[in-house]
This record gives sequence, structure tokens and C-alpha cells, in this order.
Amino acid sequence: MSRSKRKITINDIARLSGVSKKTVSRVINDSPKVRERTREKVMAVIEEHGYTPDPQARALALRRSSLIAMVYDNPSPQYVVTMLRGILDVLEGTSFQLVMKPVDRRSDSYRQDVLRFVEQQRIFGAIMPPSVSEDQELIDMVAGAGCRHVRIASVVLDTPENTVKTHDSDGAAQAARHLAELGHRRIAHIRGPKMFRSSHERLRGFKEVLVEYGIKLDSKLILEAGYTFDTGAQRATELLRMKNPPTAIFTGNDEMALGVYNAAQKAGIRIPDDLSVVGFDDTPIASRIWPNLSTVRLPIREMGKAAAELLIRDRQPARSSPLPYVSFSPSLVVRKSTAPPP
Amino acid sequence: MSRSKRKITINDIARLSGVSKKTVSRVINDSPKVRERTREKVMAVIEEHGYTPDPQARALALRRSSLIAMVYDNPSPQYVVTMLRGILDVLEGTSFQLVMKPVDRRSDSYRQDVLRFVEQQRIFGAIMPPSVSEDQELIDMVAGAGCRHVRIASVVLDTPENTVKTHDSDGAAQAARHLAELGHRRIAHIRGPKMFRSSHERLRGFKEVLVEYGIKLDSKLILEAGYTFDTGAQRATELLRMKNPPTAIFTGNDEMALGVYNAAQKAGIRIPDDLSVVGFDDTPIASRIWPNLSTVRLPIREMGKAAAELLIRDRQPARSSPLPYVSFSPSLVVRKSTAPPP
DNA sequence: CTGAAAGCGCTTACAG
DNA sequence: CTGAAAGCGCTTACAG
Repeated sequence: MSRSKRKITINDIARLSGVSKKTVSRVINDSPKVRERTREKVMAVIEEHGYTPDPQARALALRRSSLIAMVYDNPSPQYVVTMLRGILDVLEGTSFQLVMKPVDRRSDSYRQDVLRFVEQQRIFGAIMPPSVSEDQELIDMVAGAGCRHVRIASVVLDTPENTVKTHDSDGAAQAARHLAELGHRRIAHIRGPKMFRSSHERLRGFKEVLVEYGIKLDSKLILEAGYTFDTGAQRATELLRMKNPPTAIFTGNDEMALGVYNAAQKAGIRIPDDLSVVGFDDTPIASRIWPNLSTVRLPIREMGKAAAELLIRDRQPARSSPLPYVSFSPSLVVRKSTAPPP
Repeated sequence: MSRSKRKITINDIARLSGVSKKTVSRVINDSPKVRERTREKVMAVIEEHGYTPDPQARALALRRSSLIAMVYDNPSPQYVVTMLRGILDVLEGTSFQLVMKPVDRRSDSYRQDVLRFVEQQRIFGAIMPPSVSEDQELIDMVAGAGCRHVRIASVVLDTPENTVKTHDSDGAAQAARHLAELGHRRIAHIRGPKMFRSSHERLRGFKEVLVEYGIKLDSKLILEAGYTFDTGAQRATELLRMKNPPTAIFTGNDEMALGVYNAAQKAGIRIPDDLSVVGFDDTPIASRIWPNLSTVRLPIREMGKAAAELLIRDRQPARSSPLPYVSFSPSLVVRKSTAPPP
């Protein structure tokens, strides 16, 4: 069995290629200080025997593992799994592995938990999607422990090498513009909780379009909800009961859009005939529900890839050209939930 | 910063408690061969200093990491994330960490990939949900590499210590019984692909209930689809076009049930008035779509916990009492998609 | 550009 | 029940 046949080590490679293990180590670690001929000779032996350095031994010597953590509190399974795939797309073939660390920001001990986790496992780096990425105190603790990080966020909170930015306001603007183009003038927005930066950004993009189309802002048409199905349904019910109800609703995420569907259903209001709806996220439900939901999509998998690449790339203090910010724009997916106003 | 204050090691604990490091090691590893007084003394020092053994160093010495892998090809994000939570529920507080290994069973190299992953990282154990759990060849390779495993499956494929069993047939029976009790006699079943064991089990439970209620089996009412939305919609369309169409459809999973919704919608057939539908899985969509889908729910999170517990428990060859199989039964969630036949 | 020695923080036979 | 020594497979100053 495989475990009984002794694993090949750096010593074997050193002996076989007639150099010291230190030189093999240098080759493995891409040290510039090794003669080209020597490097080639060692590489040949390494490849011939399919040698890969033992991650545990390296971790012990380097005092840092090859573990990348995804620290998240995002409640959407779709988001989590898609980002995970993106991260793994780039970790594949490297010696890095992905460990999952779901957290609950409402817990008092969560920062301590993460810190202990990062220290004990000597995590190489952490990737944080929203809303964990917005917790400056946590980031400071993690960085203080010598662990790298990359934050995915809708606003710039960090240096370029630690940031993947998403243009949420642009996505919201696309949604609002689509509605305005269809002729809607009374457009409501059910926004997410104020504690999430994304909800501000999406509101901001929405408002910009109103200005763009000369639509007067009616503050009664902007309601806050909790990014959940139930709160979305609640706010929608309120909107639909107004004496002068909106002809279109843009919600801060798909979950709330589904709540709008539910409220409309109960009120006997047809989508899109009587009411247009646009969501945000493009969750799987969007293309399953009837009528199919028009929504805004962020390239989650690509964002995961970008985050992983930033995290594991060489970080030379002597970088000459400053790194630009990596950013992603959402795209509007027009389906069947939008139509001209009645 | 934390990383600069030297981490406390086994040597510190040994010195502080006046014993050798070997004895500390014994205490850490729950060796029986240490005097009670000595153990207490050492434990006190350990707790006082919040010492935890370095996972990397242990891994190197033991030639095995404290990494648990979840190897999966299940396409449902909900399933994956929920099981992940269950696994983490029991890993929390231990030194084990969870690494994710999504695979594609259709790839030729996937078994080799997993094997290399398991060997290189010296994975402690792997948890495999369906359908990966049904791949005997993969399991043999993983076991041959000295890596433990626990399979989650709808049929018994392994010993009790390696198995978490689900009673899929029972869940299907509950669904069919619910329909029969409502008065349905022409009940169709859209089953999943033959290559999945679960699809056989669910079909089996379905058939048992027909016998139980003296309903003659009409083979034209049992169709195979691909566990997907589109194939479900396709089969449903065929069923609804029959001269004597079914009054109820039980599908092998929720995705296909949503396909049925879609087909019914297009055919102008109302759910549940004209057609009752029951799914399987209780995905988030089930309680978002209108009418809310009646479906069968497996306790995924509990299953994940059970799998993790089996995996990390002591495995004494000298076990006296044989371990019983750990198994889980699904429960029917009755919502709004079922009613008496028209 | 290359090597001998020491060290990372644990565990494992082997003695006693 | 307890300890001294060697080893797991790497990397890191330090020399040369």
C-alpha cells in the first residue's frame, strides 16, 4: 500500500542529484542563488521521482502552514460554494489548501475565535467576503498575528494587494436604469440593513439613476429591510398598500425580491403586468421561480479566483510599480419580471 | 504582536511542571500510563498557560495531519454548506480542520487527484456524501493510502464505523403515502438517474406504498430524469400530455419538482388544484416558491455531525461490542403543493 | 554559488 | 510510571 512505501524526501533528491539538501531546498523555493546547470539537474531528479515537499515539514520549519482560510458569515450557500470554487481554481496545483471558517458576527467571541484559529493553525492567509470583510477590528487582529488577508468588499477599505472591490453601485444603477427605460417613474427600493456597506452602495447607485432621469426622489419609496425573505415581503406589503403605490420595486437582494413576489401574490397583483421587480445576486431561485426574476449578477467565482491570486502572489516590499485595485462590475440579467408600467 | 511573542511549547510546559516532555506528550495524548497526580499537575500548567500543541509539529511526527476532507460532487450548494456546518459543529474545539475537495466524477483523473491530495496532505480522514460515497474504487484507493473515511449513503456499502446511512426509501414512502391518503390513485414518479443509488431507494419506497394501498403500478407513470430542473420539466410535460394524466407527481428531488411547476404553469395546470406535487430535499426554494412545495427533508446537518464523530472517534481494534449502524430517517414537510385530486 | 550544523515542536521505540 | 535520545522532513543563519 502507498503508505508503506516510504515517501521520497529532500534527502533522497539531494543524494540522487549529488548536491546538498540545502541546494535542493533552494531549487524548490526558487532561490535566485543557484547555478542554472545545478537547478536543471535537480529539477530533473525531482520530476523523475514525482517529488513534492512535505507540507507539514515545511510548515514546521517556516512556522506557517500552507492553509488558506475562507472566513465568512454570508448566509447564501450559493455565494459560499461558488466563491469556494473560484478560490480552489487557483489553489489547484499549488500546495495550498482551503479550510472553511464560518463565523457568526453577532457572537461576542467571534473575533477571538478567528484569532485563535489563525494563530494555532498558523494560517497563511485569509479571504474575507462581506460582511466579515468590513470588520476592521478583526482584520487588524488577523494581520497582527502575521496572517495575510484579502477582503472582498463594495468599498475600498484596504490597500490594493489586500482588496477585491465590487462595483455594487454600478449594478444597482443598471437595475434602476432598466426600470426607468421601461417607463417607470414611481420606483421603490427596498434596501438592506444599514450595517452592510453593500446596502449603501446599492442605494447610492439607485439614487444616481433617479437624478439621471429627472425622477424626484420620494423618500417614502425607500424602505429598509433585513436582506431576508420575510422582511422583504413585509416592506412590499406596505408599499403595495400605499394610495399611490410604486409600479416597480428594486430590492437589495434576491431573497427580498422573492418576498415581494410573495406579497404581490397575496395582494392579487401580477408580476410583471402590474408590478415590475428587479433583484440582486442571481441566486438559483431567480431562474426557477415564475416569472423568472430579472436581477443583478456579480461574478462570484471570478472574484474568488482574484482573491486567491492576490493572497498567494509574491509580496515584494521592493515593488516598483504600485499595484492597481482589482475590481469587478456586476451585470444586469433581464428576465421576465420587468415590463412597462400598467 | 502575537506572532512576535514566542509561542509556548511542550518544553516550556515540561520545565514548568517539572517533568520530561515525554510525560507532557503522554498527558496530551491521553495515555493511560501516567500517574493521576502527575497528570493533574501537568494539566494545571497547560491550562494556566493556554497551551495547545502545534498541529504542524504533531503532523510531522505522526506522519498524518489533523485535516478532515469533505470530498463531494453534490451540485446543491445548500447540501454542501449545511453538511459543512454539521461537520464543523463537532470539529470545533478539537484540533481538526476541514478542507474542501470538490470533485468531478466524470473526469478521468479524479480518483488520482483525490489520492494525491490525500497522500500529500496526509489527510486524517475523508467524509464522502453521495454520489462520491458510492465509488468503491475511490474508497479503496483512499483507504489504501492509510486515510480513514466515512461514507454517507442511502444503502449500506461499508462497515458501521465507516457509514452514515439514510433511509431514502422511507422518505419516499412518506411522500407517496401522503398522496394516497389524499385520495390520489394515479400517482406519477419522476425518478433520478439509475447511476445514483438514492434514485433506486426512493423509487423502491414509492412502489411499496402503491402495493400498500392496492394501487396498480402503471409503468408509464414512472419516468427517469437527470435530477435537474430542465429534465424534470421535460418529463412533467410528457406526463401532463397523456390522455389519462396523473393527478399527482412525486419527484426524486426538489429541482425536478420545480421543473414540474414550470411545466404545469405553461400547460395552464394549477397546483395543487389540478395537480399535486411532492419533492425531495427541502431546498430553500421549496419554501419560497408559490405554492410552497411539500417535500421530504433529510437532517443534513445532523448527518454531517454523525459523520465527523465517526471519523474522529477512537478506533480500537479491541472493540468488544460491535458498533451499530448510524442511520437517519427523512421527514415529510407538508406545505401547499398537495391537495385531494380534482 | 554551495554545504555542515542546528533547529522548528512534536512522538516513538527503548530503557529503566 | 517516567526519561534521554533519535527522528519526522523541511529551512535558516552562518561560513566558505
